Amino acid sequence: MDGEHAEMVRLLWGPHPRPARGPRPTLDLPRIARAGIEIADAEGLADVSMQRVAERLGVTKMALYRYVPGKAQLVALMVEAAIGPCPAPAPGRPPGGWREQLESWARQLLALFLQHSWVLAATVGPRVQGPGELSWLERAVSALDGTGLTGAERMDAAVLLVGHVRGITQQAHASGGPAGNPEAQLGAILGDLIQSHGESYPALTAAFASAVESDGQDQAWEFGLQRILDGLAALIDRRAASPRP
Amino acid sequence: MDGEHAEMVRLLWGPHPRPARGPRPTLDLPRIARAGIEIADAEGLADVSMQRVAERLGVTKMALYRYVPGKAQLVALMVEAAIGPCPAPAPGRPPGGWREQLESWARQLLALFLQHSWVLAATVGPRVQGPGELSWLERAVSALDGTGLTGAERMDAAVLLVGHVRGITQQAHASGGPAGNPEAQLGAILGDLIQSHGESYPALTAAFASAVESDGQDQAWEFGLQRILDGLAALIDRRAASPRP
DNA sequence: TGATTACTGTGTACCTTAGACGCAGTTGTT
DNA sequence: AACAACTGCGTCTAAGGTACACAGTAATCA
Repeated sequence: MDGEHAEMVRLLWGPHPRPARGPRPTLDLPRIARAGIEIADAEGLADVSMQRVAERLGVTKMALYRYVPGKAQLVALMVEAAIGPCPAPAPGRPPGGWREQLESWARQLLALFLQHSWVLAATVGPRVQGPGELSWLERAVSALDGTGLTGAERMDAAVLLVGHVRGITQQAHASGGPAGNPEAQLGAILGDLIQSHGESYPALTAAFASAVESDGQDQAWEFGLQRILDGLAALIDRRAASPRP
Repeated sequence: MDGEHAEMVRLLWGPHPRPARGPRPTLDLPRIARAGIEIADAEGLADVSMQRVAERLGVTKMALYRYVPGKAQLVALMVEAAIGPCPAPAPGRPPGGWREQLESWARQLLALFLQHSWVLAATVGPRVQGPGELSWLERAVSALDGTGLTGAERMDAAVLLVGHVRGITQQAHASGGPAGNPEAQLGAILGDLIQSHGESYPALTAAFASAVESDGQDQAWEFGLQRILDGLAALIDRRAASPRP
């Protein structure tokens, strides 16, 4: 029927039966994914090619096709392996309220995206999600259990947070992360453009001037995160005050 | 110094001096951008190649390089042309408070992203923004003038909203938009996966069951939008109650 | 044991795409 | 008329994804 997606599902969700006969496979899916991730982490997603991954594994590129039907599937495997399952909360510690749980969850997710910034580009557009990725969603939704939100609303809240994580990752990646790194020029270019066309962008000019004093990325992250959580809290409180039928 | 980005800036921000001598150019940047946009709208970003764009314009692909230094720059032009300048508010009507302004702004931006869903994929990673794109940011930031937020905070709020627009676009695009369209299978696949691994995803199972009754995309969009605006309102009110030095 | 069968990695194609380079023609300037 | 600056174009290279047929290997079965 679809074919395209079916391959993805089988690859990401298994099962992966060991071949009964024939030579032992030299590789396996986790090793392939790891090789791709190492290249992407070090040199970016654009430098991940069948060739480069195969080289790093000591085989020819065609050998990879014995394990992975195509490049799209390889990238999907990389994403799933890089994200991995959502870490369980420390069993000794009390879990805390929904707000602490979601906040910690979002921070962990952001750390992941910052560590593997190529994941952002690899997860645009329609695609099949893997079990690890879904486990992250599961934890976020379950953190909102008992808040009076509907199932759809809990899901929407999780999606909202993921959107913020992605937005900050994008921005951090664009302005060159911490400081003084090779991509920091983009921030400078933007500043120059705004300044040299200042009459068209008065609000931005003022905002930029004010922004140089604050911490940039960190501030944007915290600001958005707290605004989202505040907004959720407002709704949850309202619901608690006047429950619906 | 950078070269890469300088080309982008010159292309997006001008000036574009008419050549004094030689044959009349057959093409111009807006026409090229439009051709690319038409292909991307109809067949997706992946089908935009120098070849295809040139064909549609009735020239060979090498002719394009007389106008655009490379494919990256062509895509940047497409993005800038597709987004365009932020429409000015109707001059007769009163502008309304910050909340109405931002809400309307976000809706217009979402409509744009939904109309040209490839823009999402074309704007991941570090890149130079064009004047039109910045005008959108300008309007959002200026809508928050006089709210007591700092410049950095106004910018962060705009980024937060953009993140939500992008998140919803991504989701809408993935679950196949309205319904019954070719990509709607992905939603079905996800549902199947959650159901067949239900014991691992109890919260998602419940949330999905509840979600089928609501409107899906629309609901997620409205939910996130209102939560963000609520969160902003909470902060603005707090600031108004106890202004900082 | 030997034949069969299902697998392995590999070399050799082919196609598409981005881009470099040089040529011939066109047009305003000198 | 000669020149300089430009145009669009044909040719070429390199890289990437992928189809396919081949030779070798290991478990199964006659």
